[in-house]
Amino acid sequence: MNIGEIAKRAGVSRSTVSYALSGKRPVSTATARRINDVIDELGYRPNASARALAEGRTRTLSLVIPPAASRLTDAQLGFVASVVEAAATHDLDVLLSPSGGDHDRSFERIVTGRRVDGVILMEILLDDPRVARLERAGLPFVTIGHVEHPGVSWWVDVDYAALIRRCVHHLADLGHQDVVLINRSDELVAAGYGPSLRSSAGFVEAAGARGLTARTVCCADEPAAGLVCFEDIRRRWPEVTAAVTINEAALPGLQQALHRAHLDVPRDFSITGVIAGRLAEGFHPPLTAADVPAGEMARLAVDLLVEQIADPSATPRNALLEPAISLRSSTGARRR
Amino acid sequence: MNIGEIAKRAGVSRSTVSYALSGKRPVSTATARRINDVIDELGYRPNASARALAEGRTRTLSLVIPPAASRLTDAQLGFVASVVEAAATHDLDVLLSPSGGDHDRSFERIVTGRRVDGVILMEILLDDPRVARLERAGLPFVTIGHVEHPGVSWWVDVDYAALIRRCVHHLADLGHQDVVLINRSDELVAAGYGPSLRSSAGFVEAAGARGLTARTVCCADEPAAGLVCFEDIRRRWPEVTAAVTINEAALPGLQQALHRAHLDVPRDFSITGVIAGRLAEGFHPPLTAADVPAGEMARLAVDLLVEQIADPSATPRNALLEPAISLRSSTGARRR
DNA sequence: CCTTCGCGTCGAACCGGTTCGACCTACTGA
DNA sequence: TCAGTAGGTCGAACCGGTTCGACGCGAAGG
Repeated sequence: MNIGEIAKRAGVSRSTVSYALSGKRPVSTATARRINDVIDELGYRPNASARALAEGRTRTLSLVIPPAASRLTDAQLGFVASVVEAAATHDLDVLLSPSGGDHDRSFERIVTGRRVDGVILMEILLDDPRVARLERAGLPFVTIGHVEHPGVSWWVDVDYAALIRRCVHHLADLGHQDVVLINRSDELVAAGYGPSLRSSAGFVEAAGARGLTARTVCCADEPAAGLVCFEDIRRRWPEVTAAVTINEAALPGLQQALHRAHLDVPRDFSITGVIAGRLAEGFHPPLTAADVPAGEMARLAVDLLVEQIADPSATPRNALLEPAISLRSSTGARRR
Repeated sequence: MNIGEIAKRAGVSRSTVSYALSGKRPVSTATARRINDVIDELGYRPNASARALAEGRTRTLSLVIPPAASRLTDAQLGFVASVVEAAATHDLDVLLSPSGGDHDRSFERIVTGRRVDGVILMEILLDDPRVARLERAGLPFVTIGHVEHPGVSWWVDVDYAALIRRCVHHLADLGHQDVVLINRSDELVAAGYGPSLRSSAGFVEAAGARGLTARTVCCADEPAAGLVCFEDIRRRWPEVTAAVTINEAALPGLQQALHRAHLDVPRDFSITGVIAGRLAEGFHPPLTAADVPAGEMARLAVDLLVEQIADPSATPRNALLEPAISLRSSTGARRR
């Protein structure tokens, strides 16, 4: 069931079968039909490894997921699924690779072993060693989140600063004076995780512009931490009446803390932020928030990568998404 | 930077380099050192496609995720990450493939194109066409969930029937008389989704044994459906005081419905079931439930697959997991 | 001293595709 | 009539590894 077998049965040479399949040279209709009949009969399909070797490309791309993969957030999960789907429309397969920790062997195997045509890097850090590695290897890649100044690399990102600014303005319009930003984990922030830093910047900036008192806390990416974190906020700054969050994983704990403190949302306390739509709708009450457009980001990332693979010398392109804030029911006027 | 280049610089033949790398034939220590020096200097790594072609195996396995991948449940998500991690310990890469709907092209590409050495199938149906396809192709595979009688295929599963039985007994011990099972979606049940069917069977059986009145409902896999579903239950069977659920996605809606009905858990209503640990802990209050051991299942599945790849004619093995029920705080004595 | 054996190495074949150059056969236009 | 061109096909080389058979060589054994 290799191409030679097909050739023999169709009474032609191997190259003719190849051309019939790829259409790169004309083949007479009679021959083409004979070949196709044999192929259908035997259920033949070219061996992917052999084709990859000969063509010099694997028709595969790698999606590098964050180190702590065992607790991907909901938005990240949605993103993974969407990437697979988007890749499928280009007839590309997706290799899922862990990275960080002791998984660097996998990453190295992918990169040096020419296992894929391109890479999508999730959860990029401001100064990421993997980026340097890929550049050195000359392997096309697109990052989710951006590292440097626009225009020098390929990336897709959500404009966290702008979105958080909008959240703050929204809260200010409702009369809130004391607001808090619930950021991602300390470690992530310390490591230079872009969305965290940019959220923080946007938060402070907008609060300043509207004359609000702005507090910021970091919170580990897990439910239990959300609980502790919120109780901490209440204790330290009881005057705070609204929170902006980009920490999806902590939401359940936040919910629990609100309940425990007998706070009604949005009557006693308002919540908003940047949250996967599915999660925002699952909250009680549904969150007014900017939905992370995982599907669109995935599609864009794959498209950019495909473009870059086709022409590695092309000028880098990128996309900064600014999804609308969905008004649901977790924000309300400040009570005095 | 191919093996010939290394051979030239080390002053040996290509085969010697290959043997030095694989250790399949002895190489003098002096030669080995020269070769290794060159390799380190150039950062050489064998081309994965070429190796796959020559060896006849790709060192890659495929994880086939469910059709509606965009809304994988939490347990499934954890499973994906764990499979990648487990595969990494065997130096295997993981190809993520969608299946079902219009993604059958991807699946077919994987199978016929000899793109992988083995396949892990998630969310298996009682009579699954993909299973037949893989058997016909002679490609090793392990299913998550089982199809046939033990002993004729390779699989890993959670013993839903036993776990649900335990849940029912637990509720019966607490004095509950009228209980309901919140199952997965109609479509899934209709399609013959094993866990749903076995849960249902175990539920009815245990309820019968303890003389409880048992109701069963299906609920779409999304928060909104959970809300509707629970209100429906309250309307139709107001006497029900406890629920057993295997529907993770509907949990947020369930939570919302409980809140809206001013029901306190566990004082007014008890909840238990089979739920990913992370989700159970995120619920308010934390759910007493059997935690789906995604990590362990993933590790077992990969191990079984590796075993089967090594010896395709081995007697099929399988594993039926029965994780303990974690006592948290969502179940309590029935109030009268 | 001659055979035997194992070590270390090489060359060649092979895995299953793609692609290039060459060739033959009309058909076209000058 | 003949050069030029396009369609259709073939054989051979190539992609970058692995693996098999053979061979030279020094040590061990009879």
